[in-house]
Amino acid sequence: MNPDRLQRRILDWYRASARDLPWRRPPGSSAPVDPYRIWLSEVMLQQTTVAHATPYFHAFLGRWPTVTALADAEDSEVMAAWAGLGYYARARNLLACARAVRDRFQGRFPETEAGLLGLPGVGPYTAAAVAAIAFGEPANVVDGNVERVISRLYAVQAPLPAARPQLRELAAGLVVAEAPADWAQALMDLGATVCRPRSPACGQCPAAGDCAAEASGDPGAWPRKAPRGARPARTGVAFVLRQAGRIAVVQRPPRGLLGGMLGLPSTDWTEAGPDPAAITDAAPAALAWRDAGAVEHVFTHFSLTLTVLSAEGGAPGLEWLPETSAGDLPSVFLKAVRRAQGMSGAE
DNA sequence: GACCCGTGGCT
DNA sequence: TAGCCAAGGGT
Repeated sequence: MNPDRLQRRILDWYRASARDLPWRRPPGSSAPVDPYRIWLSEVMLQQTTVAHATPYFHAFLGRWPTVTALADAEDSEVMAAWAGLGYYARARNLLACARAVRDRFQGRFPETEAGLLGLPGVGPYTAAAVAAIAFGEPANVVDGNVERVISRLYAVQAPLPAARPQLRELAAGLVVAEAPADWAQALMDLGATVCRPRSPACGQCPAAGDCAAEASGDPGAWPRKAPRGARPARTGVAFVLRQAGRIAVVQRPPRGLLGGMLGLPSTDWTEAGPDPAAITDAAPAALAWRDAGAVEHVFTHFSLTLTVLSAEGGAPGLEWLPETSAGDLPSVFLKAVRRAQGMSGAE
């Protein structure tokens, strides 16, 4: 069962050129790996860059060194620690998963792809990645990098996302059962550093000469993609109420946009924008609100212009967050707080 | 399959 | 600058 020439070249390239990442053991190493670290890093890296996730990985590992420690944490602590990383459903599922491992599996992760797939927040990609990297199972690990690499190798003409089953099938035919962890990470590193979305570096690629997209002369034209729709613009008004070095905050509903996070009191965010009555209704108190300007923020499926109104004073029925803990808020609200602080001259 | 769900960097 | 992009999952 020797890997054929293409696989050999890619594995050799990986062993010479692997990225050195905090959750990774060196290629070819047989040192034991901690499944908790692999899982934690994989969840953080979902749709998130290595540069952005890395400080959070260190912070979480330092504060909660084991999956059981994480399972025992308070929800609010974990959500606050995740603030700024985005896709907050991941944080809720991270906790649910840690508790499932603690309560259903005696604190040990299931060691098979199928078992992992039953955990909250663990989908096809993450289950395969943890199975391959932490447990050496020859799983078919397909992320966006792998889709791009495979689509180019075979010059797959069908556009994403419809091409996904075909790409998975082609990827499955290449899995190196003797080195599942290295193979999975080799394809992802190749996609991240050589077979890049734009201006792929075919001159450095171990698959050069075996790649149909390279042969076409325009490898950057893969993967084909269905056109995406326009991003609508929404507007809203948020309130920064300050008193004694603290900011009035509200607990957001457990699901939906920024679900489970702390937020600022705010109107709804709509394309039409709030009318004056809606602004009055959303204000935490009838105070002399000052217009601090607006902040812009882009979400996945809409862009937001958020007008910031600020005031000093108290109001009933609110939680209060020290201004020094404003980093516990999602970025859109942190921007609003910063703007209000800038207007007041306190910062 | 379609839609929802963050953020920041890069071109 | 406006769009694209990143180790996806849930519903």
